[in-house]
Amino acid sequence: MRVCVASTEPGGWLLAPVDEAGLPAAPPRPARDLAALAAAVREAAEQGRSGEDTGGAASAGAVRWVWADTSSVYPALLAAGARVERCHDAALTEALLLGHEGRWGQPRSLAAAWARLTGGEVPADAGPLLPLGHRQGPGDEGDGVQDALFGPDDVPAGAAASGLPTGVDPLDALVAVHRDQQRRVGVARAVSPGFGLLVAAESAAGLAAVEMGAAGLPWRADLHDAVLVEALGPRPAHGGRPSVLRLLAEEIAALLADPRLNPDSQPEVLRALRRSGVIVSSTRRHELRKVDHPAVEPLLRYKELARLHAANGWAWRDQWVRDGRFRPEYVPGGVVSGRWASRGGGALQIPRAVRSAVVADPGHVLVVADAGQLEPRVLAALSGDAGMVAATRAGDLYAEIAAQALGRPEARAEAKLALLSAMYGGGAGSAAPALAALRRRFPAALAVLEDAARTGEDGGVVRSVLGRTSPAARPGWLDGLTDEAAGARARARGRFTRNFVVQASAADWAGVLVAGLRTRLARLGGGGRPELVFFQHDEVVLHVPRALADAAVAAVAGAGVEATRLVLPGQAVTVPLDAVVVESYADKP
DNA sequence: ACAGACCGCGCC
DNA sequence: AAAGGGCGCGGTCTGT
Repeated sequence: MRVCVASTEPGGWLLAPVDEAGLPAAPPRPARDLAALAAAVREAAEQGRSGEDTGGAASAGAVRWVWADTSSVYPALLAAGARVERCHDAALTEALLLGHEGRWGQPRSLAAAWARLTGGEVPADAGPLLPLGHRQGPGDEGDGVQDALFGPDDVPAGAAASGLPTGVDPLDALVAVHRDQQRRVGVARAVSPGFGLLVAAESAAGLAAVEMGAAGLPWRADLHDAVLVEALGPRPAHGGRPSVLRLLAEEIAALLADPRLNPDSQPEVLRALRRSGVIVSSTRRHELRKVDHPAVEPLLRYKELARLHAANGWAWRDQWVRDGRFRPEYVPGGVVSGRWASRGGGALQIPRAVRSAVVADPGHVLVVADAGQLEPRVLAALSGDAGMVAATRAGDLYAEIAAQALGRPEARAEAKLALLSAMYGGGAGSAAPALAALRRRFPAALAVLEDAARTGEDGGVVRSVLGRTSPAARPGWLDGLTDEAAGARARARGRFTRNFVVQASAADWAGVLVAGLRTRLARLGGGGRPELVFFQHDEVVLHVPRALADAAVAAVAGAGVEATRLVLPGQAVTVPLDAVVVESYADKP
């Protein structure tokens, strides 16, 4: 059963049961306030569970809550103690549908969908919230006003700012848009049979993202400090350069004969290097490594440590870690390929160097699992390339491919580079011979990529396995360009679509994994339930009461098998998803 | 003074 | 012949 949930003007809510097609199934009933809505959600969850116990189909009794936008409704609901099992997020669904219909980029909010449905003026999507990093001024002087105005407490909690024209009943709009979306999902499924699964998984991702943001990633300030002090020296009192960076900067300046040199300034460093007879076109690490000059080694060390300091140093922690938890904001569907994005704190780029600070609370463990070599395995499934599908049974796919295509198991690195080049659109130069060998041994797999690239170069769209669709080229996208520029633009687009089919299908798999995982974790019972605390493209981290560690590992494994079965065609592909139980994120092998 | 581009690097 | 996917973020530089 589905229940549409919309806020009403004085501040309450209306709950309207509808059937799978979105047609009204019972009269709407009111929920006076958030607490009443939370109570309704909890009650429905209990009924759903007892329905399972009495032998009905699993989750047949569970409610799917239909609402405008999970990210605005769910945080308050979760804070009120109501964990939602399933939902239909009209905004996320609208984005998927628009993409599939070739209308990428149109506003995706409920209000926009309503306007399109009724012929009204389509409002632009609300701009993104201020990036979290700009809402709080941690160490900055005198930011109390800033906090009062823009602090998270003051972000409207769903009821406000629907964007609908005045006089339009939000419930009417939601019911109508949902019904229309169900119809359009049906249309999309004729082309992409997995589209219904995609919509369900995307909505589940919206729930998971809010739950992860609320839970936070355990972060031990003392252990983080130990890493920073070891690398940088003691924390500088007034936010200047730590001692290790200061000394390195002086050493570099002396070696390049420029006492005023700022190693953070790329142009200055480039000029100083050239004056010293070092010919480089950039200061990228890869280029500097090729150069023989005494300043290179300290410069590379400076760059590495300066980045640690700037990106994940003390200032970062002051801003992002509260009460032992790192709480970024996750944005499902924030990347065109369906990967999640994040806002604030660089959540999806936590460097290995500081992962030792991620440690389970007392009495808890972390369960960490990542899908090994997901993208090439997905490619095998997409293409049905018999040889590559068979090769996925190997634990190390790259070594297996080196053996099969190159005849040299030891040429793993070469095979990996060639396969990544094929998926990314590179492959000139050193990878070319291995790429040709891959094409001979795995022709169907390479053909999928090359077809996708050609489609992109011609301005067409491509789809993931479940039907997530790449943006269409703008009409006239090559107009006014020289032949050379047009060719470059077209090839760039080809590289994008070439990669899209793999990256987006991998994101399909990962989305279904997360959806299945959170359902399984919810069944692991009571107050000390395992929590999903981190998700990064093909990797999950759970924070788990020690007694439930084995059960959590089993849940991960089960969710992985299910994702492979549901998402990857042919069901013959193996995706290893090895979960390990650790105290610290850094302990993952 | 401020916004936006660019660079370079972290993650997948 | 050469051609390298997706992000977020901090620091510097440039244009206004």
